[in-house]
Amino acid sequence: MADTKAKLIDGAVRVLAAEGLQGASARAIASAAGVNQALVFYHFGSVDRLLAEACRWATESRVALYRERFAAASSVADLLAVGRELQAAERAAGNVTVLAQLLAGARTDPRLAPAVADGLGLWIAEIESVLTRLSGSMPFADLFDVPGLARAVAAAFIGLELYEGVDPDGAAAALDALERLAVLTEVLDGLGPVARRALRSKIRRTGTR
Amino acid sequence: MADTKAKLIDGAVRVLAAEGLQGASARAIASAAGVNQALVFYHFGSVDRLLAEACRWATESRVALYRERFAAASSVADLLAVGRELQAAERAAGNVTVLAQLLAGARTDPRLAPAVADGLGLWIAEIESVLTRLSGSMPFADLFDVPGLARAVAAAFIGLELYEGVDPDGAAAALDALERLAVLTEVLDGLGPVARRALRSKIRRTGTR
DNA sequence: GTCTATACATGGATAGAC
DNA sequence: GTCTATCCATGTATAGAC
Repeated sequence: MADTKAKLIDGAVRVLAAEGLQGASARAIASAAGVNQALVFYHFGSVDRLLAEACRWATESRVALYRERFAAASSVADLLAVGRELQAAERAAGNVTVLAQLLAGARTDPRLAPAVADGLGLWIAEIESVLTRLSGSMPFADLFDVPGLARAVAAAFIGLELYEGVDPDGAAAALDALERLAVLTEVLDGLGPVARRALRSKIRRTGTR
Repeated sequence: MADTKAKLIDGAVRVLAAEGLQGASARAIASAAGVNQALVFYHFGSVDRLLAEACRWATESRVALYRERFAAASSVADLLAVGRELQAAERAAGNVTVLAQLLAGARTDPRLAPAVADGLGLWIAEIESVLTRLSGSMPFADLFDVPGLARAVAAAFIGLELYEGVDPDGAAAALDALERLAVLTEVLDGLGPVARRALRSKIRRTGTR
């Protein structure tokens, strides 16, 4: 990739993380990239399109970075631990913040929407493959609609990231609570055959609605 | 409340819902409210402060509207049903969207942050009281850190609202998946004494980490 | 490809008449 | 309290020299 284009994309990511969508002007981005403002339009045509590119790039590089960690997760607790690690790392690097900011902007900017949807899709695909693996070895797999859950997890994570911006302590408490709740899956996982049979019949009686 | 102030707050809410934070300029808001642009500054001093007021108002009126429905929920499935109903209603009225937009903006606008935190706090308090009630009648209440879970639920809901903007079908699938998962709590709730004892000892063995 | 300069629009905010 | 008019900063985007 051309040097200047890369610098601009990197600058866009950094500005989005630091100043949000509001501060992501062509001038601010070019300044962060250390290049001339006019080059934004020469290389990308508009600020929108630069932001869309930045979204794709930031997401791809970040997902790739965490792919092996996701692959190593062997329980829901592991998955939450990766999530926590990811969140801590992103507090500094802020690439999830980029996605959150663009997600909020995409609602009113149709040019941004497809790029953001793609970016989120990468995370969702990753989570989906972990959940598929995990639910395969679980006793009550029919309770888990993996594609839907993956979307719920991704959306929740974005929401938590935004929430952290206004209440860091609250966000930490939320993650703690989820981790504690995750013990439940381990419990179900390690259940003896008798209790398991009782649960299963109860599920059948309750139905899936 | 003075007529013009009310009109401006209402205009701000409508513009935020329709055009997002990006489109929420003094001129756009005043136009939506049918009043003169200069009145934004006369009554509120700045656009920021008007948005903060709008956040408080939109949240308070909306939370009040749903208070009785929350109070009527007697299971996790009920709570999710209220959430689904709320989401459908907000697709039209868009007051949760307002909160989501302002949450994204609050990251870089310190004047907005406290108002948004307060607004979210109202929802969290409501969810917290439902969860307290529900977990009281549940067999494994010690797995539920109610304040943390309430924050997680609120943040997740905001995330879903934003996600819906770029992928409505995906958001619907996510809600479906959560509803299906909620069957698990009903199952636990209606467990016989033998299975319950087995689960409880398993929890003790697994620990709360 | 990159720079300077600039046209042009939008938005925050204020002054001053009514 | 409300209006018109206006100032000034910022932002998008382009033209044209290098």
